[in-house]
Amino acid sequence: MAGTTGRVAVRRAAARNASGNGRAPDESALTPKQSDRRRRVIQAAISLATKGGYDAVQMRDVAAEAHVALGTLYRYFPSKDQLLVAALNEWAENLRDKQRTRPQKGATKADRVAGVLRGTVRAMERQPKLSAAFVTALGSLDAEEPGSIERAAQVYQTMTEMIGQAMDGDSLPDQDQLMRVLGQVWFAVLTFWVRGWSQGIQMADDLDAAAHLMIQD
Amino acid sequence: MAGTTGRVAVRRAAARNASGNGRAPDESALTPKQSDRRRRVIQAAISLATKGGYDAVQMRDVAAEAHVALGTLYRYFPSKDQLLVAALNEWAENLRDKQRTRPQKGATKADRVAGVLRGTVRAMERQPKLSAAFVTALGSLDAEEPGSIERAAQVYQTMTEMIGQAMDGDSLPDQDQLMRVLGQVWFAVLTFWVRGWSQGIQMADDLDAAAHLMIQD
DNA sequence: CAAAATATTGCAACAGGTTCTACTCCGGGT
DNA sequence: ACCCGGAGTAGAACCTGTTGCAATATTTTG
Repeated sequence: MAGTTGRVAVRRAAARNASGNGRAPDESALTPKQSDRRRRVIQAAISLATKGGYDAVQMRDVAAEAHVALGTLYRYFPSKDQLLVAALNEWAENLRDKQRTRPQKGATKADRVAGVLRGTVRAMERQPKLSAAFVTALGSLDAEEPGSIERAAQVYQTMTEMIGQAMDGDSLPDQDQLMRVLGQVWFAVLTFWVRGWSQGIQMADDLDAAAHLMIQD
Repeated sequence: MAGTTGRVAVRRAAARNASGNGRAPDESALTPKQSDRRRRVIQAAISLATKGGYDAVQMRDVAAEAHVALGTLYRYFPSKDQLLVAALNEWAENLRDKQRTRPQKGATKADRVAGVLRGTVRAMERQPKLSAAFVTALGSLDAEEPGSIERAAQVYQTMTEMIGQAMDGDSLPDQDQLMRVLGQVWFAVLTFWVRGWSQGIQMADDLDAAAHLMIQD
């Protein structure tokens, strides 16, 4: 990333989270104040990302804008990437709910699934900086970091639900693998776009192609 | 990434490369001494990555191990990610040449293409740390950074050549799109594996499925 | 309500990618 | 042989993600 200092390695594998225990406070319900703090933090991250992309989301700034101490920020989210992925998930759930309202119209399953996928990338094209931040974070999640896999799975799950809506409930053979590969294509298409390896125009085409080649009906 | 401090943002968009001009010395031929330095640097990066993965490739260490000053390292490669992607490309070219020697045997085009793809991931599974470093770097290239897109395109090109060998030269309709999507699936499969979102076992299956769904013959 | 347990805060400190500075060195042109 | 500019070098400095801590709030408990 230009104008970046790159990921940095640290060696500790032990002690996570400054404060006492080592897990995010999301286990069980958060108090109203807490869920409010959480909301503010995510909102701050989105706001900064919308304006300046991944690099503009600086943890100190997020904390300041959310009126929260840096340490608290890290208690809620163990890393910048997880914070952004949590934000992405909220964004995706939002989109999923909107799509529920106005279901895809296509004649075939493939058409409808392609429609859903196109819908997500169209929405992301409207906020390029924010989307780039989301994709960067998702693609940089540290597999070792506790919670990171679950967080990614959540996004994947949300996307699966969107596709599920377009499939009318009935499932195909190899449904799991199909879903996984569609998820991979979706992720890759976005990454290629964000990294400048393909044009925005190609995203819709590629997703269309993938959906129609993989779902024959 | 656990044990990481994440990418860091800087704001200058101007002045790249401490020393005088702003481009890598690869334009035109390098002097013998230079290409030797370049080789040493890439070798050091590979060696460190093989042992400890992405985080273990620390620029100061690479410089030291290659007997080169940090500034020189940055003159050759504008960022850690580009350095690793350059290394990945050498690795891929190597693999491509090996595959040229012993071509795929499958009966159908789809079989042979799937074979090539499986071959690459099998090779990568043998050096998990190194591969993870490669994939992380490739997926983190900064689109703004001069040269990054070309560097990625080079890797993609090498992969395309491998697939081309398996297709016997004749081309399918929509060949470009097909290649692009295959490249995307390949990248995504590796990313999912590196990030712990899918099991190594699934990689071969997913690539098989993708190749056979997308190439009908 | 007081004590104990948890959460937050504010800040300093660390780490490693990247940049900058001040030199030194080397090869080619004269 | 001498001069010049680009390439290299050593090392400090800068920047931002992440962690450590002591001092305060807030909540929970009894």
